[in-house]
Amino acid sequence: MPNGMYGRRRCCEAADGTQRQVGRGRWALVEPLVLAGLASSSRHGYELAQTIEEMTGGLLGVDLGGLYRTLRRLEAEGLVVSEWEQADAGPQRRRYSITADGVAVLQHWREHLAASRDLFARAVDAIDAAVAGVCGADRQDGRSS
Amino acid sequence: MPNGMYGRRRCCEAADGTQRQVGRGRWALVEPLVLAGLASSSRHGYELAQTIEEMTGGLLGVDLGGLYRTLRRLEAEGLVVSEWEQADAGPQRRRYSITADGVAVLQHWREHLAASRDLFARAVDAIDAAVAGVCGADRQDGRSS
DNA sequence: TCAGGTATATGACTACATCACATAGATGAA
DNA sequence: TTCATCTATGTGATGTAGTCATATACCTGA
Repeated sequence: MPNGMYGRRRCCEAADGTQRQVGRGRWALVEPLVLAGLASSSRHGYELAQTIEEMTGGLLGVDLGGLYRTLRRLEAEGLVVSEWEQADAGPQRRRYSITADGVAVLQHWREHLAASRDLFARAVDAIDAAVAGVCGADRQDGRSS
Repeated sequence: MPNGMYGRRRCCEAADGTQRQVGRGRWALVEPLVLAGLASSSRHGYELAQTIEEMTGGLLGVDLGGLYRTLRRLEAEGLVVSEWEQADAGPQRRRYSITADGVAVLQHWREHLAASRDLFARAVDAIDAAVAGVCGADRQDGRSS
């Protein structure tokens, strides 16, 4: 289990070892999607942004500035490696590849994201139940009973 | 549509009016769950924390400090109202109720959370597909092809 | 008396993302 | 030839949400 293995707390890891609280980096989608995009093939950043959009069915647009920052952080942590492409034409491009450590972290992220998906599903259901109760009640003054 | 109606950007509202980027408050679970908890009944903060845990099937533990801050912010925005309970015994308790504006925002949150749930589901599927490709490949050196 | 549960609250901090902006090469149109 | 646009990488300032530590105070029971 990669908890604590890569220099900082990641996704589900809380200070007391529990995994019940969220936030503080536990919602991150860009990091796991970067790793997933690089798991299928090495890519440069700009291409990776398009890959992520495709992976999410166009639901998620990635900020390029944040993406490049994430890539350099992941490289500092050893989860990806990069090299400048030698090209005779076009702007300089840095090509990123995932490492074995990156794959391990990605698989850990996968479990966390599935848990997040379930958590959001439960939240939606809870709201549906609560709003159904409100709509069934008799209220005109903008306050619940 | 409550976009921009309540003094600040909320969930899916981006600067350019698009809804494709996430983060910056767009993952929030505590705010909608607070509103959902108050939609079914007026409660005080401590009780609300337990309600939220129950609503999420124990998956989400709420930080009380953050919860009280959220409640006072929502009150400043007019989405909830509160009053001190007059009790002859026990610690002082502030009882919160949701307003009509709060219900409107909650219903907006519901759609956003459903979209987030779908987005996380897509991310999980994308990771599964990417990792399957990696595991099928022939690698020993810790780098993908 | 003292631990532990109930109840509210503030301060310092972190993670993640947004937005604006800078740089630079390539391409194609007016 | 200038100008817009796309490709490509990057920095700086800012904001939101949540974490963690800590403080106060009341109450119950051992």
